[in-house]
Amino acid sequence: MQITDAELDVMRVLWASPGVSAAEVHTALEGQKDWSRQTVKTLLTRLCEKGAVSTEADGRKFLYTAQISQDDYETGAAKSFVDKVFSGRAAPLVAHLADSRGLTEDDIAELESLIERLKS
Amino acid sequence: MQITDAELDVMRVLWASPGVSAAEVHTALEGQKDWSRQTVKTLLTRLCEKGAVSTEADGRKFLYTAQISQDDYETGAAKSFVDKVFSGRAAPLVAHLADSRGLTEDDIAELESLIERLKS
DNA sequence: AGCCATTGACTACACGCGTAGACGATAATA
DNA sequence: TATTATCGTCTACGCGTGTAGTCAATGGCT
Repeated sequence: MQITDAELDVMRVLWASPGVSAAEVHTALEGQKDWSRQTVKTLLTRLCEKGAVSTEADGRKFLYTAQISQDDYETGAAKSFVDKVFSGRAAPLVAHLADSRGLTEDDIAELESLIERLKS
Repeated sequence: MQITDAELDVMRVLWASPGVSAAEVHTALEGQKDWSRQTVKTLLTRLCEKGAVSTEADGRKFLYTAQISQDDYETGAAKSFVDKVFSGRAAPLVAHLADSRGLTEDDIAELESLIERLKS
């Protein structure tokens, strides 16, 4: 049950505001994704089939809510990415990020305190 | 020009030993991937079309060599992954890795010295 | 009561990916 | 020289994904 790239954009809307209608998801993505209503609807339907989203009837429409938390999704995605590309080793990944996209001062500070926390 | 999961397994062989034949790639993957010769060949062909691999004739067969270095691939993959899932912020990613899959002592030590290096 | 707007359901379609068969050429071998 | 093994090329096929059209029902407005 993979959440694809397009579906992820929809999930982000649902994480930000649970219990929205398809139309609301569509407008929330306006200006960012040039998708038709139907495209959004299809993505929502597929997410429901995958169990990542649940629906609740509200009159003649449905309200959609994420069933997978953003945190769980991110954890899973991070894990499978590191497994796939870095054979499970996290350090090389951070090294690459550092080299390539220049972590900001803030990032580095954040990582530093994270490391402090991890050492205990 | 995305390198897909299956293609990545092939790339790994090419990174480990540049200039190998399709048959050698196939045998290198035996026991790990239960792929037919043709499957390996197809993946190699697609990687060539994508420009990720180059060929060099050797008698009647071809030797395949990665054109994209493992380092470049990893850098790109890390960057697009972080952009896609974490909006470009690296720190949350590391936090997730820390929480979910328990970084080893070694990982943490490695990250620590990495952070030290980054602070300069 | 009839028409328009909203919303869901069904259907579609091209392309990428994972997987591989069939065929043909060439080299090695008997 | 005739057979077999090796290797490349062409072709295929089902499924997932990105993207969307069409139709039908229902509700609001005139």
